[in-house]
Amino acid sequence: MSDTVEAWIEELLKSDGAGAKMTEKQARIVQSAIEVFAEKGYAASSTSEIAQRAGVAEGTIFRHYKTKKDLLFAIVAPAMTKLLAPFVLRGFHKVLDTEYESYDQVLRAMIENRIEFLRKHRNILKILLQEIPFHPEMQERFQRDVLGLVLERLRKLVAKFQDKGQMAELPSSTVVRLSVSAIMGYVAVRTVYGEREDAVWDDDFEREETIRFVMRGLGLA
Amino acid sequence: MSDTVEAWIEELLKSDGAGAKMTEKQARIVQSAIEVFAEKGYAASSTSEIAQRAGVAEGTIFRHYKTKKDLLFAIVAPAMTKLLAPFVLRGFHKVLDTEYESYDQVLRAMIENRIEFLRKHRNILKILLQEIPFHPEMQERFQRDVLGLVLERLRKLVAKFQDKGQMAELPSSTVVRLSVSAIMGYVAVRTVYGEREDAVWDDDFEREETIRFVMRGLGLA
Amino acid sequence: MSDTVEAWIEELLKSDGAGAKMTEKQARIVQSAIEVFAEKGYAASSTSEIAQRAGVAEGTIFRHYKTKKDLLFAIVAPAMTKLLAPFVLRGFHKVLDTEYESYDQVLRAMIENRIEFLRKHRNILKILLQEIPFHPEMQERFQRDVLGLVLERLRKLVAKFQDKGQMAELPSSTVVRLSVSAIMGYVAVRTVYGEREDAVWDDDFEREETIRFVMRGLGLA
Amino acid sequence: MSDTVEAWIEELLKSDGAGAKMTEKQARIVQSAIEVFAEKGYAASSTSEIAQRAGVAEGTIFRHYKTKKDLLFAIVAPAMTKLLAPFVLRGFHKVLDTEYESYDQVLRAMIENRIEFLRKHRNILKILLQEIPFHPEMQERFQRDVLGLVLERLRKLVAKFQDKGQMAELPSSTVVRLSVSAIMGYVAVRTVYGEREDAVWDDDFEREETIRFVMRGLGLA
DNA sequence: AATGAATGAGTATTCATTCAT
DNA sequence: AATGAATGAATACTCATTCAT
Repeated sequence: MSDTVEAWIEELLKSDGAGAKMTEKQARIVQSAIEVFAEKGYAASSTSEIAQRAGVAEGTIFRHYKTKKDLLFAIVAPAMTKLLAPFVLRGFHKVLDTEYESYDQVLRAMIENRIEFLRKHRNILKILLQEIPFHPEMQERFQRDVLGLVLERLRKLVAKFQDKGQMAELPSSTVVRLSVSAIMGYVAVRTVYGEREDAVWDDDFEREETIRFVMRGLGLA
Repeated sequence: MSDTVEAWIEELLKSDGAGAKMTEKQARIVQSAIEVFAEKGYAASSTSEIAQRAGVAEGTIFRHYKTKKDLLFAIVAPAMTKLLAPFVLRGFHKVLDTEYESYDQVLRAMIENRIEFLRKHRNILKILLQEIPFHPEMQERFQRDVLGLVLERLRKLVAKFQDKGQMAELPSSTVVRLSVSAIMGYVAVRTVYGEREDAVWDDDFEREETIRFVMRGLGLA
Repeated sequence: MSDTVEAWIEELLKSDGAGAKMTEKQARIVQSAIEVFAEKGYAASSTSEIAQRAGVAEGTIFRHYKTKKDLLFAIVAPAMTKLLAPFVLRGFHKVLDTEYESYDQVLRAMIENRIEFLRKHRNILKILLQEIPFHPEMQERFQRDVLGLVLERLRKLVAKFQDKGQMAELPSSTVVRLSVSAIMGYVAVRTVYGEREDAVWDDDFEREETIRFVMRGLGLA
Repeated sequence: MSDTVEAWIEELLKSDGAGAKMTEKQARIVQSAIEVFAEKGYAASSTSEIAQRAGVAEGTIFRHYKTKKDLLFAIVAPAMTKLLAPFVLRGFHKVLDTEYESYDQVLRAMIENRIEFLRKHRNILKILLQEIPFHPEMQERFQRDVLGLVLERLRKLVAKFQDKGQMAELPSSTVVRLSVSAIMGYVAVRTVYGEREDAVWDDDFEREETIRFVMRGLGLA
């Protein structure tokens, strides 16, 4: 499963928005831009530094991206696609619908998926989170494509479990919110504390307790 | 209680870092800066726009704040103090220790407190969240003063409830994390959906379900 | 002699251009200005730093001196007066005319006088030298009052010695130039090397050799 | 000889510090900077005026020189090299060692050399003299490279003449100081008076008398 | 496609000077 | 006389963008 998804995404990466293949320089520009944007924030990043890190001339950036903003969007737009990919891909989709027998399996899968995603795309995610508030186009697209789609799908998934007789009393959107909050809280703290050497953070324990907490909270255990 | 706290905070607001009274122009500068920083982000804000909105000459800003960064910190530093104020103030403190008979009261109080805070200081909070990743000094101070203190106090509070025989099986820090995640998730969604006209968001219902979810999740109901 | 001269000069210092007594703050302003101008040069000095060093408010400077340039002139103008003072003061004047029996005594007196002057007024002199090229008024005044008067007086003094039958073949102005060059060269090198610890500079020797060099050069020894 | 030297120097001028060829705009920037710095002094010169006079955009200056100070140094550093060039160049060097039969020839050559130099590089020299006191790096470099090298060479030259039995009684450094003082005095006065229409300045006469004065002063005539 | 010199509008910041207190 | 907040023009410098090569 993951292989399929990732392969699909890799392909995404290899082409620019117009579908054309990226040259090697273009790829280096995008890589540098991701680094610099993540480090300093979009507004505080200079195209000249990006060019320098990419080892290309200043002008070259503007041959590929008409403006600095275009470069940002060229990074962020595919990121959004990738964010929701696991939830809309046909293959994965089917899995979602059928494979999980109990809700805690869903939660566990979501956690693993998000952690993996964070690990792989930390910088891009950072950029996305930082810039969304300042670009209405991005906001709109994020809310429509990502939030809307993903939540709707999760809602349906939850509804399916509810049909089976569990969590009957709560609206499915509320269930989604509560589940996602718990997972995000776990992932967030893990991201901060999980990296420390002196960590008193027992990851497996915290993860399982989080899942149990949600299950109990939803009246499933 | 709230009156006392707010009064104390208002005082904070009325003086600059050095303890001196703010002139009227200085206050206008700070107000404009908060607006502009929140709207465009710190890096994308220009001192000239801040000055214009405040109705002062650009030079006036720099009479009060040596650099643009100083202006940012003059806004953000007291915000941090205020953030943790309810948790460290003597008055409130005593309350925390004694008044709550059951954990759901604590959760309800936290929710109300955070919502109120968010309503009052939305812009400053936005600035704080946006800028923390780019200013190590801010990061450090936030982690040490705000996170550290607040979480420690909450942990103690939780431990007290645990001593009374409830939630015995979980580490108090985990309990805090799970509780805070749920509350933050509720507040966040509420902030986004609560403002819409067409909202299918029944605030009282969602709040109570959130509290019940946490209580159940912790084995308290 | 020196006492008389210095007393007269001290008086100069105590009054501003208009003849009024200086207040203590004004005196501190002038002192600070001399320091700062000498350290950084006039153009690179800021009135705010001068005010700070003087311990007065920024506005206070402009109560006494309408512009920064006025402050400069208030420092430099009396300096020029003082520069030529020894040559025009009645008391000293008489001495010049009568007392010296041979030219080497004149040279020796000049050297001592210039060294003393340099020691006392190094900063003001530095300012004067630095700023003369950029202020035509200063240039004119310097050329007319200082150079003109001093050289003329020296020329007459030399002429008197020539009348006694020495240095007959050279124009007196040439004699003055050659003498002054040698003395200035000596004083300049002494200023640079004389301060070093490791100096291989035998001051008495160099001074006497300089005088002897001039005397021989003029055919007087 | 002079041809060779000058050719070498011209080459120096045509390349920037890094050895790269100057573009035409860069050359115009340097020219304008020399003019403006000489006219108003470094600190009082604005990059905008320099750009305007050079007919380039202000930004263009900073493409070539990272800071205004860099521009200053790019002007002054080669000037120092050129200042000492005649004394260290192999060709000239040999000449120095062998060609002059009597000391007055040396003096005459020095005078001509310095006058020529002054004529050609008056502005740069003015800048150099004005700015040396405020830039320790420049001071150091000047003292080490220029003063040190030149004086040492002159000292050796003088010593050679002394070996031949003349000026035996004086340290060679003292001889150099006295000679240079006289020449500089001559050149300085000449620079001031030599340009006037009404000049009572007989250049040939003054030059020869100066040389004769030095020769007599050193016991050589 | 790629370069990099050139641009000019824009940036944060400084400064001499003013003026109400 | 003295203050110091306020000013606005000027400053050095940056930046996204253009364009001739």
